[in-house]
Amino acid sequence: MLDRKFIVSNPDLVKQNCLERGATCDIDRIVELEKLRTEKLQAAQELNRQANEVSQSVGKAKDDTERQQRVAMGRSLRDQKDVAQREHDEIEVQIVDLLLRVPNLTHPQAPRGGEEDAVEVAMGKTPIRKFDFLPKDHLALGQQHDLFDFEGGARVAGAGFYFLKNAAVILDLALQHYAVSFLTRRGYTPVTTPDLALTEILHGTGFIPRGPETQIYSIENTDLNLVATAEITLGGMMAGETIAAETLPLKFCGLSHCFRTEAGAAGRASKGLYRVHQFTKVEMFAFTSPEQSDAVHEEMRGLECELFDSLEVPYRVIDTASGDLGGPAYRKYDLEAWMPGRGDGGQWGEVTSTSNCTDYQARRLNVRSKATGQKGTQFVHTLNGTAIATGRAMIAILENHQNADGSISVPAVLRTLVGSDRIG
RNA sequence: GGAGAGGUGGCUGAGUGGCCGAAAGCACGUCUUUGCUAAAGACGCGACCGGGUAAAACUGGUCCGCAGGUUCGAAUCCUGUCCUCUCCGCCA
Repeated sequence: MLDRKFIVSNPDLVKQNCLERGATCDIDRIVELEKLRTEKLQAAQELNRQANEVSQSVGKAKDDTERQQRVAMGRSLRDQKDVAQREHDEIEVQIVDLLLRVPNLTHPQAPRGGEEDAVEVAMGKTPIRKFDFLPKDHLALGQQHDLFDFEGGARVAGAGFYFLKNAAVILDLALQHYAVSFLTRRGYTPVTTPDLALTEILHGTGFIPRGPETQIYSIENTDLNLVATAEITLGGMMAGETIAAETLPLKFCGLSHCFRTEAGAAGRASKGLYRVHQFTKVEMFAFTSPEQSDAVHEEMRGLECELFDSLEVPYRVIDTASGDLGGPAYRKYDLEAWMPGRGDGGQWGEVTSTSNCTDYQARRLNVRSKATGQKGTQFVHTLNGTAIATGRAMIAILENHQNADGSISVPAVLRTLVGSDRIG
């Protein structure tokens, strides 16, 4: 959510930003309603003040008649206040409703435009491999080594669910362990998070459960939802808290399952493990001061690169264009790994994403910071970044590290964890 | 899941209808005295949203887990709800 005062004093800037983001928002209406709301607020406060005054005077009435008069007056003032307050509240609801649709501001250096305007800003250290045989896709490799059971998954939970089996389980665990240890060594506090979160927390982080296009599974008869990413729970972890400014940045790496309905995704390239309803992810998350967020964002991008370099997977880094940023992100980098078995002769496939959400989530979640000895608080900045989503990372590893006989070389950094240097 | 107790300021903890934004202690800040790996005293010290100011001063409102209700007036009474603790049961 954007600061409404900022919107009121910079309506044209915000409108331009909405345009670049491809978001339709009625900024003029917000400005108008906010003005109205302030008037109602002041009216309600004034009536309340008068009512308080009258209440105070009741005890000092000199006789019963005067007392009765004052009580009646107080009641009337309260009633008037209630009316003004109710009008105010109705306007407030309308404003918040409009405000929720206004996307975050955009980093000045982020490219403008849609998906096709994304800028490739870097390449990984591992070059794209020239195979002297026809590389298989991860499904074929999985079949050869009995790594996945999609039919069983569908029987149990429907299409888009799967069982991992045999070496895939070991690889999945190794990737989790590797990412968590890697980040712990770099100052990220490891946590496991709930896999469910309250609707309010989803809203705070900018996710919109329920509705036709939602990515979110909700639990019937409760206020709970399956999380689409640990970003939701990690952000929510500090909801309503005021953090001592000296302790910033707070950096976490969270391990969670991720659940996505993938509504509206039908038809998109989505063979096998690439687009599924459930996967496991190690996620970085940080609460920072406004001054720190750009640097921490670059740090997260750097860590993602280090991780995928160390896994010997070729990738490119994308600076996402304004129209493709979604609501909360101010700037977003994606790592796209080269997946030799994807499409016809290989394709880039997104494996990580890191966003600087500035104060957009913090405002809704009400996460502030306060410097000791100083007056006032400010909203923190929040950032998130995928360390490793095991499913997609596994696709990249299997497809890039396959050998002519269909065996798969385990990347050096995983060999101890996997307990072997090859699969098959 | 059952029974009970409780949620008050940074912390401990008083407060059962107006004199309570809230005693007292701790912590913290400023000052004074002594003087120096200490101690004593005085004063001050919550947050948030508004108005006001160059900034202050000043000023209105809200907040005692949360949401409702009763009342002219609620930390205090009523209802619901969440959370914490203890005991019992169950369980990975």
